[in-house]
Amino acid sequence: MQMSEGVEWALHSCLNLAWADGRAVTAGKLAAFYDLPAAYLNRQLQALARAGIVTSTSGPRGGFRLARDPARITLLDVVVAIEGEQEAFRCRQIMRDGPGGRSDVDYRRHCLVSQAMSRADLAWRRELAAQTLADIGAAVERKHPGAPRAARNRLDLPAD
Amino acid sequence: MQMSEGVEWALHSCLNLAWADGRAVTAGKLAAFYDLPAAYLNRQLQALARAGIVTSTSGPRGGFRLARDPARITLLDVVVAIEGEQEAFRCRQIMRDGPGGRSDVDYRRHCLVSQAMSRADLAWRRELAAQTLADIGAAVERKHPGAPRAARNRLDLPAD
DNA sequence: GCTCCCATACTCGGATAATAACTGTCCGAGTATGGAAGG
DNA sequence: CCTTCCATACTCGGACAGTTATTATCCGAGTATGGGAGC
Repeated sequence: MQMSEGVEWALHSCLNLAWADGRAVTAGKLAAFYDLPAAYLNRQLQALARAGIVTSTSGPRGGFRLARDPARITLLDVVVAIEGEQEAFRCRQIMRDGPGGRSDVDYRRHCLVSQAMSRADLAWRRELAAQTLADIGAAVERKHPGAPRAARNRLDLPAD
Repeated sequence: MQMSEGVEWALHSCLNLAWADGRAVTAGKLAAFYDLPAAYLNRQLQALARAGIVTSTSGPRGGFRLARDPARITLLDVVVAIEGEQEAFRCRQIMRDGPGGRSDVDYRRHCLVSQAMSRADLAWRRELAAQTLADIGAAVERKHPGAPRAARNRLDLPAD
């Protein structure tokens, strides 16, 4: 049970986009930032676009930019965009084939094992939803005040 | 990011073992309970044995039994036994290749993105560790008082 | 009748294929650019 | 000099292989059983 490493790429790329201040950045530039395979990062950014987290523009001067304020993008939004909505635990409703199992009962909701696992999943999601990109960005700036400028610099954007 | 469906099998099988009251149950019987592939369930039970959650005995009258009281086996124990210790988020430390990245820094601990993801993971684990097999079993019995007897019956164990 | 022994059937355990998911790559559709031609 | 048009280069987007993890299966090592032979 490991999530795609695209999640790490997406989170860091979103932070960099936040520091780009609304200017479009190409997948190639974002990939060069951490020396990642550009075509594959592009794939992850497409997922973010489908989820409405970033907007994409084709052609010269095109690229990706955040679709809304970083304060309104949670870590959960990004994780779900890459990994999908479904929760980690898979309830295949094996109780249907057990003693007294009924095919007209949805054991994803009634099985107590499934309920317990869902509670844990919910705690996880709650924690992810409580943190926004703006929160992380601000924390990074507190620790490394030069980070935003360094990022803009590496993205070939005017320093300010 | 989906966990193996072996987790569902392992959890339900552990509950059934709890109701078996210390008597050994074969992988075949446990598999027949929910009409699962026996050889593959056996594989998952081996993982539980390696983790010290169940003990195994070979030969006739052999099988698996819980290694300790169900009140001292948490859902986290079972999940970790099947899925492994590592947390879901993979920090490949891409910041090492970013601006100002240092190869002598462990970004799994210092990167703020990684820290945020770890916090969520911790909340998830805390929730799983708070529930024991005995808790789930008791909740099931409250809802379906006949469940333990039905289980023993299907496992070809003396009703009591 | 009792004890010992051995063949047997049964169980787990790890090694081996089949399948699906993830990772990585490529090329085409569409677009803003920038220069050249014409007025 | 200004406007219009077009060729160009650049970007995302989805379609296509390579690799790893998951799922499923099989057969061998070891063990308690149960019957039979011997005392």
